[in-house]
Amino acid sequence: MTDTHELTARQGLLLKLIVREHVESTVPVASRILVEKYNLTFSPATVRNEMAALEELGYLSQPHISAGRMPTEAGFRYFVARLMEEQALPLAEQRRIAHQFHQARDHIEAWLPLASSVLAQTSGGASVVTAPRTMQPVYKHLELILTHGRAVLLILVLQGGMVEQQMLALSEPMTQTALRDAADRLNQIFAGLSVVNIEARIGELPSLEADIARLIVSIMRNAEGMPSDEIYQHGLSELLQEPEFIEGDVASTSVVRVLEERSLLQAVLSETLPPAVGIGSVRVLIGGEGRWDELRTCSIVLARYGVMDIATGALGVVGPIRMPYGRTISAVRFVANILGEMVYEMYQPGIRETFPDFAEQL
Amino acid sequence: MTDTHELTARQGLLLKLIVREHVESTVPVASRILVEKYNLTFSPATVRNEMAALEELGYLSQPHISAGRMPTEAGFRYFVARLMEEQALPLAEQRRIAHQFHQARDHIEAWLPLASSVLAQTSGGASVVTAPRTMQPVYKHLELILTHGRAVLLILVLQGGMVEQQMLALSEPMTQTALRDAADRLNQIFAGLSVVNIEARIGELPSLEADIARLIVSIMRNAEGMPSDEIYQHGLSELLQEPEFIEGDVASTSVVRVLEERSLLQAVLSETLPPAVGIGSVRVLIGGEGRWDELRTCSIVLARYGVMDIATGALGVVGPIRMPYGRTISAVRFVANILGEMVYEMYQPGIRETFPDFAEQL
DNA sequence: ATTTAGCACTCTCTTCTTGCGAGTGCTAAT
DNA sequence: ATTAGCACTCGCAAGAAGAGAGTGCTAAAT
Repeated sequence: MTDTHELTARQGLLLKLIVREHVESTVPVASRILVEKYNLTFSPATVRNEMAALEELGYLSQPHISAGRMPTEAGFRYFVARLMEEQALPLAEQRRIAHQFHQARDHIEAWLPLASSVLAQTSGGASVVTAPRTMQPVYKHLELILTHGRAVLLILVLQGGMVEQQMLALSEPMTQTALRDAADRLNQIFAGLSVVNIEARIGELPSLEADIARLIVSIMRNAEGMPSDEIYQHGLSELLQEPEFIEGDVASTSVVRVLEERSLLQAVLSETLPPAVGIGSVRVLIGGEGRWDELRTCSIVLARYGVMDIATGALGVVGPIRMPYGRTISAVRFVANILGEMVYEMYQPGIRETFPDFAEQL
Repeated sequence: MTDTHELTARQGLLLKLIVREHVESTVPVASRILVEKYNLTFSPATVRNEMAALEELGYLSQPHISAGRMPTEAGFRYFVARLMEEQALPLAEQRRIAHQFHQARDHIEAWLPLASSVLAQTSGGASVVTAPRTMQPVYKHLELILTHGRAVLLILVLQGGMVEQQMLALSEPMTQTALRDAADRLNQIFAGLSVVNIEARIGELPSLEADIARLIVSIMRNAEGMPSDEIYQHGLSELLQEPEFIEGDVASTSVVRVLEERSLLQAVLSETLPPAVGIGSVRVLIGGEGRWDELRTCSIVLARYGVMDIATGALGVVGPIRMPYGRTISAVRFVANILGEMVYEMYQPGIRETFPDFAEQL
């Protein structure tokens, strides 16, 4: 990438102002406007000279020779890395959001949609929220439901309340009662165990139970790896109103596709925000960073939320490259924190359940 | 609405051809083109006369005086009601789709996304699929997981494999062991019961169990009413490529909003396709029908799938008003049937479980 | 050595004009 | 009832012209 040349103080100031102005106006910004609007102590001609320098460095560009300048992607990156100051959400808004989440406390199923809609509203872009996934799934309860002939519905409840479902086919017919007994036996043995421990004890089991146990292991393995395919979104219609997307052109289409194509989204998420990344740290992806062609026309602000090493999800905002990064980053961080707290309270028990004695002491 | 005036055979033929031609070309169709392309036995002048008559009746319109004619919404409605013939999917495609579903048999979680993507692909529009909901939920199994202090995660498994989750707060702290005992007692009593039966027996229970039972009743009540808020979509980006939506105008925005705003979508679904509607019957909504302003620029083809009175969901395609209705309706019906079969196999047990003896006989 | 005023120059955007071609409506003949 | 013929309408594309915005450069000022 562009070596981050050090800018002079004045160049930094100008880049900052140009970004601010461009974000607000959506059009290239002229030297005169800048001087007038911000009461600069130097003249438009000076500004133009500096602009030429900044263009030379690759931070600005002009759409055509007689137009003002606008930041390049490199310019935005420099801005985000060095010049930007975060703009905390107004206190009133913070309170409003906290209140909404508080009200949804008992409705788990409402958490993620709420986070998504809050993010979209406060950021003005399109939001994405993935369900939290645990890193070390722990067996909690198994339910086997006979559905049809030899078809069985397997429901596996993991610690922390995650639920996985799968159909399976028996090699020979069984009654519901026999199935329930098998499930009960497995529950007896496996409750509270992690994948490795379950795997270790498969040998002890009779063939039917062993088969089911193997399936359970594969489900749990799967749960620990993949990012959740449970993804919530909001605000796409607002995003498409942004001037860079109104041209029903390739630009808007590719953004829609990014949000629609789960696999693409998951690739972006898991690559730029691997589960290992610290909770609360916010990543900014500007214009696809040369990695993602479909993102060339937009930027993404991402964060991981949840409880490190226990259960985390990703959440973020997709907007135009010309985006109020300060505000958006704050919003993403804020929502990530508040959602993280709720998940934390819910997963807390990881300890208490494994050591019930400890819980009794409370 | 327009009284469905009876058209002469020739007027019907012309309207049909005009629809077909317009759907294909996206532009107003001229009298001469029609005659040449379909080797009509009468002249363009005659066609023009008939066109004038059809326009008088409200079935055709011209964007401006010297342009060809295109169907009005009323024209499309007449076409769908009287003139259209359904175009079954090519056998090869049917087989391909059936194969895909067959492969996904054991992965319930993949059914709806698959249905959605298949629909979008075969129809070229944007698809919507809602998860099936049962009309008469039956209690199957309860799981109570202590999470934090007095916070408890309640997981309720209903017959057929539906899973509902909710958080609740205890009035005083309990151990996980005590919670499990309570859940076991409730499971003992309630397994296999419907809402009314559960309600009838709340009186017999000690206070803690009674509280939980009341919560369960409200959850089950809720499950039987609402359409599912689990909604899958696909193909929006393709839809936005259609010529009527490329103008980033109000048109495209309103479509995106329809698909994004769950409440709106659910309103449309539950009003035009109430759970009582027969399985397999396909409904066509053209241009919002004056009821839905956001749908003014598009049409929707909807069907209900599943097992009548047991568990049903809705599924459909959103496309431009200028849509190949014959093909789309076939596609929707086909996918509804195939998905319905899968749900049927899964819910079949309703009988077998309630009368285990019956299952033993198999 | 910077900074700045002044000015010529470039390029887009809007508006207007013009001409073309597609398609119709009408009339009169079949 | 149908149709050929023709005048007429109207959108659309291409071209022309003018305005306006903004720069780059040069030469003067600090």
